Amino acid sequence: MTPVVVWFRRDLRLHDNPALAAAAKSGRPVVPLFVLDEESRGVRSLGGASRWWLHQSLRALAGDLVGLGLSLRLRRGSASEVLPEVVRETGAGRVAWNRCYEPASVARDTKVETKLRAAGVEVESYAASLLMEPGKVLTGQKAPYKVFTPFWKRLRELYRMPAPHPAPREPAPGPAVASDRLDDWGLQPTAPDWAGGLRETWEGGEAAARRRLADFMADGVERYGIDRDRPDLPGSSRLSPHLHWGEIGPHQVWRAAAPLIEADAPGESGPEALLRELAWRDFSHHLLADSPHMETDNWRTAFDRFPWRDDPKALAAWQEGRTGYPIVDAGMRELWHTGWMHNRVRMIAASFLTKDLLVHWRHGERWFWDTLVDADLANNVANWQWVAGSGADAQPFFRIFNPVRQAAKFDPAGAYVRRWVPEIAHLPDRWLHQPWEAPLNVLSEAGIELGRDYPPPIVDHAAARHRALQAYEKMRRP
DNA sequence: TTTTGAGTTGTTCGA
DNA sequence: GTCGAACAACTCAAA
Repeated sequence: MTPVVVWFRRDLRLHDNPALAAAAKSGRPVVPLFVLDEESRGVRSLGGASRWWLHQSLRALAGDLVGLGLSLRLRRGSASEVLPEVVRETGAGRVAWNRCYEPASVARDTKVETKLRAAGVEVESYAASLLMEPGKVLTGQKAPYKVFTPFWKRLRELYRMPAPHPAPREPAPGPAVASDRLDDWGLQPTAPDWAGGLRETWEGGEAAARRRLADFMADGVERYGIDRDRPDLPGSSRLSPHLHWGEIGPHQVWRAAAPLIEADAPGESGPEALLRELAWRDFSHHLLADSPHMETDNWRTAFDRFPWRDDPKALAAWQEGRTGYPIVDAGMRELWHTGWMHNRVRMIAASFLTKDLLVHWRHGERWFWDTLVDADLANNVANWQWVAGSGADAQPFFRIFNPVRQAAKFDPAGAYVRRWVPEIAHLPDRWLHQPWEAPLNVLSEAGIELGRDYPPPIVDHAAARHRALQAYEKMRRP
């Protein structure tokens, strides 16, 4: 029997990996392959934090495959060139992969498939990365949902938990064709090495992902409904980067969480809230698949008239965490240091950029893309557009987050701000989230001079809110 | 086709 | 401090 190439992409795991399971079951010799494709048209280059994560994840995957007697092959280049090459070199008669759903990935995969089939190679693809594939959750009018709640209701009705695929046992190894060395890909930063904070915070790879899920199910998910909004508490699942790279799949999370839901418990339980967040991930992917233009353009075209401001200095202050609003700065610094930001704070920071500063959501989206370890195209653009008001199911524009009120509500004792903005840590709680309001003697007792140790606010929120509402009005009635 | 109810995550104001 | 209403209209999804 000819070998089968298993093309890994966003499914860097051995468990519950249908393409790998099917390849192993076929009895053919297996050639596991990863292609670093930065050439296919429309496929975005990875951000810095994503590249770092990918390095860890591939190293882990390669190690796990060695345990099965397989050797992960690494190649670089356009997938539609590389796949046929590897097929020729190995003499493979079949290629298997799990499907991706971003529009540019779909186009690339179609091209690869066409080329392989033309060369007489079988192609098998599988669903593995979403709960439901785009196009499978539709309204009564057979149209994709544009509002989350009915989408979620329908998904719950339609979803059938698939039987898990165990990790394969001793598949036959395929021929050892040439492979790049992972270290030569330069995915990790060297000069300067800015990844110290990432290394302290994260461990990539399937084993770490499985541990994270198990730990969270044992301790955390019960309080998830309440604590996930609190950046000062460890309430988040922190599964997002693992899910992005498929070190763990959404069905595995569902299988773990669904049995913990108590049927007659009042309100939404922690496990239920987790499934709902998983469904948001699906919703974003379905939206992007249906509206490919939303990667760069407003989903609501009315926002094409919105009077965004071009303000590189404000953008830089936001990126560097020196807006003078402690909760915003804490978030931006957490992001820079760890490659991750608490979801509540993402909303606050995004609202601040788009509404207080009136900077186009695209700039924020690009910054997150580069700095987040969980950077995911569909989630990133859908959530930025949601906050900006230009997206599906967006909040009414007049819902403008007040960074002081949000901070008081979700970081009540200031532990989060004190951790990430240590220069103001000695301020009493009352002034911590609004140091510009503190009396001079309070500031000096805390060892702070505004403008020297910590910036004054770059905009006055009340005035900025008013300006944003006017801009919105201008868009609606030009 | 028309109608109806509802829409992740908020803020401000005035009683 | 706490509560409810207003904020503005529009679009979506299902009956």
